Amino acid sequence: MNSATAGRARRADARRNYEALLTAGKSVFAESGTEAPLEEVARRAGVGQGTLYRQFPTREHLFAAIMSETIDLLDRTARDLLAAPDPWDALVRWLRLYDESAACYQGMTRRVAEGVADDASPVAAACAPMRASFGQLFDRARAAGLVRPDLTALQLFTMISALPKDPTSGTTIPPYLDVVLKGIRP
Amino acid sequence: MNSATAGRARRADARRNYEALLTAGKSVFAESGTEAPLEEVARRAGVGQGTLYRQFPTREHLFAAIMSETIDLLDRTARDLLAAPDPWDALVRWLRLYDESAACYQGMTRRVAEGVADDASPVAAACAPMRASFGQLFDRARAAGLVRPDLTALQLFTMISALPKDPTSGTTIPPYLDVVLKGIRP
DNA sequence: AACGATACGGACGAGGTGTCCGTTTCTCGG
DNA sequence: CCGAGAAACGGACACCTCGTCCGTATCGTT
Repeated sequence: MNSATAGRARRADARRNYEALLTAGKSVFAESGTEAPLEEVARRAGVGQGTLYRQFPTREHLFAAIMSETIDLLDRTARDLLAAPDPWDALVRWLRLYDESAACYQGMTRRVAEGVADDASPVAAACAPMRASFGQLFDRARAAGLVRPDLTALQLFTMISALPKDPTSGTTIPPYLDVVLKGIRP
Repeated sequence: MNSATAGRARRADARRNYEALLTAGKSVFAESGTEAPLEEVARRAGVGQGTLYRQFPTREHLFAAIMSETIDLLDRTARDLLAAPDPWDALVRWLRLYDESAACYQGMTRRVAEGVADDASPVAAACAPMRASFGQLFDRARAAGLVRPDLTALQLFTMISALPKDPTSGTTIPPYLDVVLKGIRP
């Protein structure tokens, strides 16, 4: 809803380069983490630096674009889980899925947590739907008295995002997640 | 136990500059966080870049030196608390003290957690005594059946270190700490 | 075909890290 | 006190990465 909103359609080469950069960004971020030099992204996409920065003014923009598919899946899953019978189980399932989704890009959850906390970040915009549906999932569990009442959805999300990851698997080390899940009960 | 181990005593100006850099480092890190440009540390200490990097080859070395007083205090406190009657209460007290100790340098706990995880880091060496005494404090509580048995002292330490901080106070947002403390019970 | 708009790409400036080496300063024996 | 020689200084420098700028090339349309 952003690229095509104003003006005409973009030129064909621009669209092609956008896709190439997205693909290159995914492979670079997957290999070297989300802090990898952006120059390598441009190189691998076969375009110049200028083109990279025109399509994605900052690293955050590129990151948000790369994550958008994952975010969409998490959003849809959260909405599906709202229909699940057990609110607690649904919440836990979603959190585990979120954790696993982050495995392929080292540093992803930290970046998501920071992005979500800053309204001006493109990541915050990309995450808005997911944040809303996770909020519902969380509120349902809390309203059922399954989660301590002084905790907010955003706080839980931030906390889970900040948990240290196992460098080999990319996911959170099991006891960490268990500790938080036990700790948020009232 | 390192500087004076081999060779003669260091020259007077070198010792003076070491102290000046330490003081400057504290003020810079306190003002601008532990990611602040090191050039500013040298400038504020009134020495050249070369001198800074000779005394502290990397940012980690400077950071470890700056933290050493705090680490010592935490180490001593942990050993004192071993004498406290309630193992759980002693553990909680120490963790809260650790959290508060980190308030003055933004980004400190994260850096400590990363340093402790890497044996080659000077931070790991600086933290070794504290880590050992905290380990005893933790093990005492766990042996008393007050902490889940599948958790290690290092894991808890890492987890607490990773919790997001309130930007204004510098300490962990209360519910986060409470969640973890509740979550680590068996 | 040709023109205007759009997009390209790489040179460039800024800001930071860490190194290198000619010069200065300290220390100590005479 | 003085004068070697070791120790330390400091800032220029090489390198990296980000993000910008602008002359040039390409696209799409008439």
